Amino acid sequence: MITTKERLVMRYSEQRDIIYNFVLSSYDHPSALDIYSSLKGDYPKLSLGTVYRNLNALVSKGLIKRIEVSDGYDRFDKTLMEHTHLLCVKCNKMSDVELSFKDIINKEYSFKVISYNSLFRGICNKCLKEEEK
Amino acid sequence: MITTKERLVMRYSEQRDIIYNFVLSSYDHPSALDIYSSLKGDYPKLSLGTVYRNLNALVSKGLIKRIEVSDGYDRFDKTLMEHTHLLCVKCNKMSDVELSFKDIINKEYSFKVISYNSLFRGICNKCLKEEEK
DNA sequence: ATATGTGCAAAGTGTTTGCACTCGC
DNA sequence: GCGAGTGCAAACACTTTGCACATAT
Repeated sequence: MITTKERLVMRYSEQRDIIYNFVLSSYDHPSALDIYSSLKGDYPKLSLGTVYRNLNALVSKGLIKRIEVSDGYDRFDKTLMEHTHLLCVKCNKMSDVELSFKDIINKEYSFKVISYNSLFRGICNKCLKEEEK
Repeated sequence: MITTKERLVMRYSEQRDIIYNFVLSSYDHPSALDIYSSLKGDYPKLSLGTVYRNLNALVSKGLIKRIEVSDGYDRFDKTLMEHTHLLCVKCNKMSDVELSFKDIINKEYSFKVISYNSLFRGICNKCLKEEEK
C-alpha cells in the first residue's frame, strides 16, 4: 500500500505497511494502542514502540494526520485535510465536522490560519437518544 | 479573594488562595509549573502536587478554566467563558474568538457539546501587515 | 473533633528512546 | 555491508495519589 514514491524516503517494512493499512481502512480514528491491540493477534511480535515510531514517521511524511487529544491517547486519521472532531464522552466514538472553521476564522478575524486543533467533547445524537429511553 | 459562597464548598487554605490569585492576576495563561515556579520563592514550602490539586479543584468548582494547548503542559485561565484562541506564530500573542462554535456544533450536528478545545495557529493581522512591508 | 488540605515521594499514564539485533536494498 | 527498522525494556514528561501530619471550621 505504500507506493514507490514513499519508498524513496522510507524503506519498506512489513510493520509500517500493516500499521498504515490499518489507519487507511479504519473509520474510527484509532489510537496507537487501538492499532497495537488490533494487530497484535496476527503479528504477535509487534511492539507498541514500533507502532508509535511508525505512526510518527507516517505523520511526518504527511501520509496520515495526528489528532491531539491532550487528556488521553492521541488518535490517527487517514483524512489528510485538517478538520474538526466531535468526541462522544459516552461511546468514545469520534466523528468529523465538515464545516470549515478555518475559513470562518480567516474571513472574520483577518487571521491567516496555518494549522489548528479543534475538538468538541459531548454526547452524540445516538447516545442522546439512548439516554432518553 | 475566594468568597464566602466558595468557602461553602471549599475550606480556606493559603496555598489555594495564592494559586487562585496568581491565575486571576496573570494574562499569559500560566501552566501548573509556571505557577509553582513563580510562587516557590515567596512560599518555599509549596509543593507541585498541591498546585496541581488546587488547580483541579478550582477548575472543577468553575472558578478558573483549563486550556489544553497540547504542547505538553496544560494552561490555566481566569476567563471563565469557553472560547477559542488564536495564537500568532510570529508575535506569540494569543487572542480570543467571540464566535460561538459551540452553538454552531449543537445546531448543525445534533451533538450536545459539553466542552471544547479549539486553538488556531497562524499569523495575526498585524504581523501579516508587517510582512507586506 | 473531624474532615479537608498539605508536603513529600512514589506511582501512573501515554509516549519516546537506547540498545543489540534484523532485514531491505 | 550499511543504514534504516525492530523488539524490548527502561526512561521520559506531565500529572495524580497514598501516606502521615497539619489546620480550618
